[in-house]
Amino acid sequence: MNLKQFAELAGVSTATASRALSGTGRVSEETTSRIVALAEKLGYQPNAIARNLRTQRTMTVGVVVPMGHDALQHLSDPFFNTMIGFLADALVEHGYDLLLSRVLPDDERWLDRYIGTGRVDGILVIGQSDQYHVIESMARRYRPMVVWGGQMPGQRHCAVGSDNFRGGQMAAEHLIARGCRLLAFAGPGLGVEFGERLAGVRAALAAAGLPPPVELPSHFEPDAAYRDLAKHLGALDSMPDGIVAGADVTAASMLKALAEMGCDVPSTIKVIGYDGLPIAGHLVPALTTIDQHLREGARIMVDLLMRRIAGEDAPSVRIEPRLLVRQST
Amino acid sequence: MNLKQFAELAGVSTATASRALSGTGRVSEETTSRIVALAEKLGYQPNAIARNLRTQRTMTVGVVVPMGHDALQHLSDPFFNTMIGFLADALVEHGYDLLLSRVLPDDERWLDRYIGTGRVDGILVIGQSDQYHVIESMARRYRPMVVWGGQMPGQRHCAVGSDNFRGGQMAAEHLIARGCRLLAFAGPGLGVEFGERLAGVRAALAAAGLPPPVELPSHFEPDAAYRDLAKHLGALDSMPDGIVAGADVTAASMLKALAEMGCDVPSTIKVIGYDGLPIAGHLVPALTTIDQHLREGARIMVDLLMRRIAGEDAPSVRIEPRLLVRQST
DNA sequence: TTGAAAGCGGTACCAC
DNA sequence: GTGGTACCGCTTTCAA
Repeated sequence: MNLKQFAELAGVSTATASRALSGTGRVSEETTSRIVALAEKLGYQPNAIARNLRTQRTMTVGVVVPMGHDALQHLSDPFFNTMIGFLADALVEHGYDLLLSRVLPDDERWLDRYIGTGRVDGILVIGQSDQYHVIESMARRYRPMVVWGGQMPGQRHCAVGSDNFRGGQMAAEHLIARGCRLLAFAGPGLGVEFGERLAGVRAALAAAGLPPPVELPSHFEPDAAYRDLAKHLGALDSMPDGIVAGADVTAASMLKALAEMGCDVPSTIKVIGYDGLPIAGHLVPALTTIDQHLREGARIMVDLLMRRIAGEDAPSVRIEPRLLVRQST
Repeated sequence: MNLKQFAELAGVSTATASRALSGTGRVSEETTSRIVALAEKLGYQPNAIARNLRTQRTMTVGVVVPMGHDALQHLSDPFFNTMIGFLADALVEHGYDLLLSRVLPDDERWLDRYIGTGRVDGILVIGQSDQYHVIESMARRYRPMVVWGGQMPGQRHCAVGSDNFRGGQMAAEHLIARGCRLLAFAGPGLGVEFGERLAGVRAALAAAGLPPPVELPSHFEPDAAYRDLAKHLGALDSMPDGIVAGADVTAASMLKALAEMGCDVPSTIKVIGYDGLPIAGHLVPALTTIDQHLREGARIMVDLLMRRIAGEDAPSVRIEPRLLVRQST
């Protein structure tokens, strides 16, 4: 049933029916309640697509995860999962739905292609990956976009994320304070964020007069990551006594690899993660980590996006990372 | 820019432009390539909303998670997360987008309200929760719907899920074979699935001539679950030597509670989970679990839904659960 | 092969 | 307060 038919049954014009149902405009109390009751009874609901077309609003926000084809990250990666869940929770509170798309950044225009079709009122991008420049150039033309990621000097796009350098620094400082003298950094090579974290680790070690960190490259894909780490660990000349993982997921693989090698955590070797995923507290030993406050971060992203959709000019927000000490250090 | 303006620039009618861009209908080679090239150059893309309205298709699938208000499950729950990720991966391969909504089943009509607005071509429901009858009655009128969950005798709606009774049975049998004599079942009280799993555990124990399982009620919310479990465990007269958790998430909380009580897993007490979340392999000790093959399940759900959207009548599929032995037993 | 025009199902302006 | 009607931007029949 469409509005025309419904209005006919109600004995009013489509205009009146529309106004009564959407609650906008001047319709008498009685007419309104009569029409609403009838709609309820008949199970009539206005078609959202038609409304979207007319109003030019979709009440939907796109969440896109740019996946560099090197990094085989699935949407099922725990970090994305968690983030998407938090974003959904926050968007729902604002009455928005979440359109989830995996986008393959095969050329420079993927973001244009995504936005151009007008299915969403705004977008949230999770992770800059290796698409920093694409996002940056999009930000020039497209306002309602908020990105989870770092802020570089002179950056144009609105980003929410922790101070990755500071976080890396905190992680290393904590391990040093716990008595570690030789650190390793385990993480995927790609991505601005990870580079910053590593730089923070370097800085802390230098400040303490200690040697630079051993780098253990790692995959995103859990099983591969685990194998990589085990292999690289085994090949080291001297075993580090502390490991900073670039992400909680990496730390989890690390814990597994260490357990199989018979290295006790934290007595023999200490491990600290990065992200603050809820699941990290469930690992045994519970993972010490740098908490990025993802739930709050998601809420902030959504708030900023709402303001940008409304036409305001919301600025980037930097989240202060926090050391969350648990049992793995 | 809209189609009319674009067509004007291209020097053709809107009809021709539309046909050339959508690849449907008869347009000469040259015209087509000329128009496509121009669109590329100008960055013109047809508006998806308008297309959806006209074609009555959205190329979007809704994923809804009915949340009984008793169970405070967030979309950020690891099980949902994981499932949503897998579904997204599968949908993307079919060219569909995923519209994520948290639905509060406050009355009997939530499903009608969701579907009635016509924003999606079909829906995937994750978990029957306590909404079995609502889903069942919807299935009578609405075909393109596939549900993750169990299959009861005489069930109308198309469901994909593991044989929960069999799974519970397998879990218990495994613990018994490992020498356990007093089992506990930890899980949220609600939900058909969990009841079935518990029944399976009961059956296995009875068949082995062992006493029925102690029941440890638990929350969905991780921290609360952990506290609950610790409390209930402490209050038991005699400690069980094996625990079947109704979900991997519950098992994770369990492992944590046990670690803090100083109970070694698996030597003192053995723990088996249910779901087969990828993250479960990262717990230490790595969690033995009943694998529901979620990734494959998601793929099957999507395949069935595609067939239903196409008008076919796809049947329910039961997934054979599999025992995945790791270190916690 | 191409173009003119009628919708898809609403919303919102304008007149009464 | 209510009704008539022009649009939102595209697809698709029908005619040329």
